[in-house]
Amino acid sequence: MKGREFKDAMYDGLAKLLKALSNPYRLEIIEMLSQGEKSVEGIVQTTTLTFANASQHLQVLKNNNIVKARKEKQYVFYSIINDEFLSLYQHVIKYAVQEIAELEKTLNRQREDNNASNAVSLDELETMLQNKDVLLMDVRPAFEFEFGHITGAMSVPMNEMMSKLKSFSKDKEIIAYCRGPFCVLADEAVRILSEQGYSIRRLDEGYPEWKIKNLN
Amino acid sequence: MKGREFKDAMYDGLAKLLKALSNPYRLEIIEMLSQGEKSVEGIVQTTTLTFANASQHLQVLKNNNIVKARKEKQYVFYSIINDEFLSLYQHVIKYAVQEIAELEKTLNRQREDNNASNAVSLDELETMLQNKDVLLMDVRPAFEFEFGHITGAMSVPMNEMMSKLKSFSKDKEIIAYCRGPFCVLADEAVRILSEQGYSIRRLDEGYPEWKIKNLN
DNA sequence: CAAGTATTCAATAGATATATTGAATACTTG
DNA sequence: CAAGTATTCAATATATCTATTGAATACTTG
Repeated sequence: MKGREFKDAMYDGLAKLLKALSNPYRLEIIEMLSQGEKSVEGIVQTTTLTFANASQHLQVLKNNNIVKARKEKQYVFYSIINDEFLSLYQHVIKYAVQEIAELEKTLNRQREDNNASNAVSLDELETMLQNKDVLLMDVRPAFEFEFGHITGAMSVPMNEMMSKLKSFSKDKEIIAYCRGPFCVLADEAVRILSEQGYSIRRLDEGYPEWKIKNLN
Repeated sequence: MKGREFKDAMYDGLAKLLKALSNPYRLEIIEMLSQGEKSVEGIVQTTTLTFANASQHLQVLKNNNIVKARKEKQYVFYSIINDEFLSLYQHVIKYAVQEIAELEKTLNRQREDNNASNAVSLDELETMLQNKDVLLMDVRPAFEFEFGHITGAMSVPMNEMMSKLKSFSKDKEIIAYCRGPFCVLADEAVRILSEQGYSIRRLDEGYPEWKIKNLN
């Protein structure tokens, strides 16, 4: 293989991977699958996609070594192919949020609207958990919590929030987290609970970031 | 802004960034600019692109916060926007080469064809430079060397290789490097010099990887 | 094996990306 | 200011991507 052919082959392959990532719905699917495996139906429920369309996007991701599929009964369960990809994806998110002014602004406005500007980083959370008596609250749906969650967290899905609300002490500081920096569940939790007089902040990141950080 | 709107805005923005990266020629441009700033003409010379086409690709990169432009006299000099992006780009390359079977295979075959399979990593290079008397050879064009190079390297551009060849000792181990893992100059250097009986290996990475690694 | 369900396939129309061409702009230098 | 040069713009044809639709497949369960 000549030098030019080799370079073309490498850059074509690389561009193919990045093309598979360059669609907003596929990115949303990746966020969902970062929480644990999900069937096509599971994806359809949490996005605005139709069944056939979700299936096609999932196949693009599968054909480009981003997700893998496992069949069980009638269901096909998709999941992120490996932790290396998850780590790369998080690097992309982090770069975009920190270096692209437009996205940084949108994120900040969203947090301000929900009184969630004073987000806690994963590093801060770690020292807080060691030194203080904080309530770490996982506000994702229960089955995502079951697939995996931050050590020491309590599962309080958003739909159960109001009924469980009374059982929380207003003296204890609460940290809410969900799927990642783009997940709005934690923002909503902050808005609702701070309106009720609780001391609550959100985690800047989410469960997948914690998982990658604690792999060693 | 509603939760759905916020997510759409974030994922659209993210997809836009990734779309800008999802083209093989733009990736090659990024590799070239990783060596230091270059005019449009500089890009045209080292790729197969026409002037107008290169200019358009550069503008896509500029509009997506990947490169920045500086005007001097009639020339417009483009460069990578910041080290954070360079670091992200290198993460993508590393993932692709290690986790995508097709790319890994293509890279390995290229190295085998040039007797360059026994590449040295940046970590290995560091200990080698401390313990042995090795000749570190930068085989990129001279002006790229001048923009920046690995500490202790000697500039031996490929077009001067044959004339300078006589001055190298066959007893000393040689490590050749160029622009990065995809750069073929180092492979060619290995093939040529090993045929001449020299003890030579290539660096797995290139100058930009060394630069990011040594930022602190 | 019939009915039901989850998923995928195939075809298509509309949207977006890309390379090419020739012209326009902006700047420098004499 | 005229001529030359580097770069960008504008228009366009082709290729690729995407969502939608309706049907096909594969599997389970009664």
